Amino acid sequence: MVTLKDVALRAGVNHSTVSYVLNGKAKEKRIAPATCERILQAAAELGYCPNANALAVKRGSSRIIGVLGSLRGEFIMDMLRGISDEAARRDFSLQPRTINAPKDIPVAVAGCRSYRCCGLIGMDFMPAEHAALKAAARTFGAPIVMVDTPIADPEYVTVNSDTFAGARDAVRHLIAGGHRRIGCIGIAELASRSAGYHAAMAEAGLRPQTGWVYEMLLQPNSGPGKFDAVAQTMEKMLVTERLSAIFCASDPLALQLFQVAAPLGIAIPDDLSVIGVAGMSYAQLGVPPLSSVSQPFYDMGRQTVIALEQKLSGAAVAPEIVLPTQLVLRRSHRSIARTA
Amino acid sequence: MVTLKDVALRAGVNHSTVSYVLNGKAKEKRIAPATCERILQAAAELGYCPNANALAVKRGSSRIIGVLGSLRGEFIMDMLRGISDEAARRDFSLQPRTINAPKDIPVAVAGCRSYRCCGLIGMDFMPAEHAALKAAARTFGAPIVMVDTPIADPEYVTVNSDTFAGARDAVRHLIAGGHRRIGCIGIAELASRSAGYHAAMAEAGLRPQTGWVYEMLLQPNSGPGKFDAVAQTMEKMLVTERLSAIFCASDPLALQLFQVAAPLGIAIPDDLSVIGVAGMSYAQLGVPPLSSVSQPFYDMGRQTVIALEQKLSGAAVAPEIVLPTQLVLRRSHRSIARTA
DNA sequence: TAAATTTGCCCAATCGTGTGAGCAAGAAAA
DNA sequence: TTTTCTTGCTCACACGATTGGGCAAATTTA
Repeated sequence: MVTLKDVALRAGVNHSTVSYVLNGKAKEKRIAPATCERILQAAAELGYCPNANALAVKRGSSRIIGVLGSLRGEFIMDMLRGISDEAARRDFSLQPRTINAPKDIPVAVAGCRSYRCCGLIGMDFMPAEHAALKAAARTFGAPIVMVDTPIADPEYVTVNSDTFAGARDAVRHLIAGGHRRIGCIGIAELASRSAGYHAAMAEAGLRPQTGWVYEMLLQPNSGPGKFDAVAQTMEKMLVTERLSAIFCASDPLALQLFQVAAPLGIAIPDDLSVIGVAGMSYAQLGVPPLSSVSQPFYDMGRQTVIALEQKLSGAAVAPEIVLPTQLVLRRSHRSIARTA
Repeated sequence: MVTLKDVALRAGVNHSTVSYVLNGKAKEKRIAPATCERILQAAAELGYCPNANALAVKRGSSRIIGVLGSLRGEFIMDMLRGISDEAARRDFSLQPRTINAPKDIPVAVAGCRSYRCCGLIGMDFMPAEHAALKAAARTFGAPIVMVDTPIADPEYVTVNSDTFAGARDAVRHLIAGGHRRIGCIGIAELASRSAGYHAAMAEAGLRPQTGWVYEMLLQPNSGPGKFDAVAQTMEKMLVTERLSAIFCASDPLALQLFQVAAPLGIAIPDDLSVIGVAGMSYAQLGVPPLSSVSQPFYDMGRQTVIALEQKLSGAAVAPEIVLPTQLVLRRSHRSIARTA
């Protein structure tokens, strides 16, 4: 690899002179224009590329952002891309590390520490993981930004989408469409979505009855048992409760509902309106295409990096950044005649 | 950050002694056991963590792998996770960089170069991008491994899944189930999948007729126009050609076929058998759950890192690593009575 | 002509780490 | 008692970069 010294040798100057010129301090250090020219040319000819590692050593800190997360699912990929794009724009590099279990967190943080990462991003951290990250990062000192996490914490900035408003608007839309018997399949860990449902129902003077609302647990990893339990609950909602619409706290949940409804002869959207949450690309591949509360994952990723850089520069950063969701109306819901 | 010198100070020795002890050269350098003990304890108390950047400078090369790709889609995430997990196991760090357009490649490679990445991984590179990567990497010198790419090149190792065999087996399965009028919706850039279809048909003595096979183009970014063109072709296949089964070169394509079939009153799998390719998690969320040729994306990612490390260690590496696919039989296809 | 100032560049220390060479003290051999 | 060997550690340089201080030559001022 070609170094400063190589360039200096070819230009016939000291390597420090090269450094000054290449860092735009030629004026300040009064390097002769002719010398500058010579140095620039030598650098170009040799294809000089500064050693970022050496820089990090010299500066005492790098421009590497550690990114910790489960690295599972399409929406995480979208967030990661947002993070990556914005990081590239701001001359940061990324260092992703998979978190498969809470025990991975200290290891991952140690890795980031060894590279002297200037900051940490936690993607989709669940409650149990929050504490572990905080503990691991405490001795580290780099600022943390959490993206798409249900937990706010004064110790770090969080970037989220407004799923409460998104869910509320979705249910409002159903109510405006004449629906009254509206159910909710929520996810216990993502309480704001169910809260949005409840808010919309309450403001319309509707009282969700027992059996209309089910809160599933995300944590126990998706075994077939869980899948069946959810399916059974869905079936009960459809058959016993005869709901005309169901709000689902996630797109996969909504598509699972499609699967449950089909054999029961319940047509979507004619017999049942369904709205999900996520904005996954495959939601539009459902039969019918799924109406959904779309979350701006890509932008959330970008905002995460922006917030991190602000924090690094010492600027004041809002502790909680909330991006709006968008209700994407496709064809899994419809208006119904109002019944008395 | 605590350095070697800090540890040395606390243990009352020179920093070089600390370095020897911490690198397991205590025996070789004959450091007294008591001193070792003291150093180890000091390091632990101070929470010493070696500076990977300084190491990279010293060694002249890092243990960072540059990962270039579009960073789009669930299967990329799976690959990336495989890469990440295997990298962690082998003490590599990753440095992902988004490639949104061919022009991003030189920039991304330059970034990897500045960090003195020890190797490069290209995910899902299309033909046009191959040349650009090769050109950008030429002056760099780090080995390249390409994963999930349709192009073989003697200049680098490729890791793929055997989509040819996967496609062939899927179509064989349809044929064994009594199907004769089997169509294929292929992707021009992923020719091996269609080739598998043709192979299975040929060995069964079946001749795909005009109108049974359609090759769509991936490149022109998914505008509504393309979507419609594909949908129209699908409709023609169903209505005019009256195919009993269709092999789709990707899962999204298969799910789109579901959408086209529904309004035509064509039931899946009763009237039409469908098998896709990918093994996306959402394939199982279709109505009915989609049968599919599942690709081992996670393992492909892992193998990529393994191959890269072998190449780095100077070992001989097979230029083309091909992993088996798996035919996941769900409920979008069925056997039919053989008609004369 | 001598002193002061400016120009244009180099020297050397520094960051954190690794490592070959060397040095002082004690032990063993002569 | 002197020589050799071993033990146990330190010294000093290197990696690639940045940067404050300084130095010689050229130029301006007195």
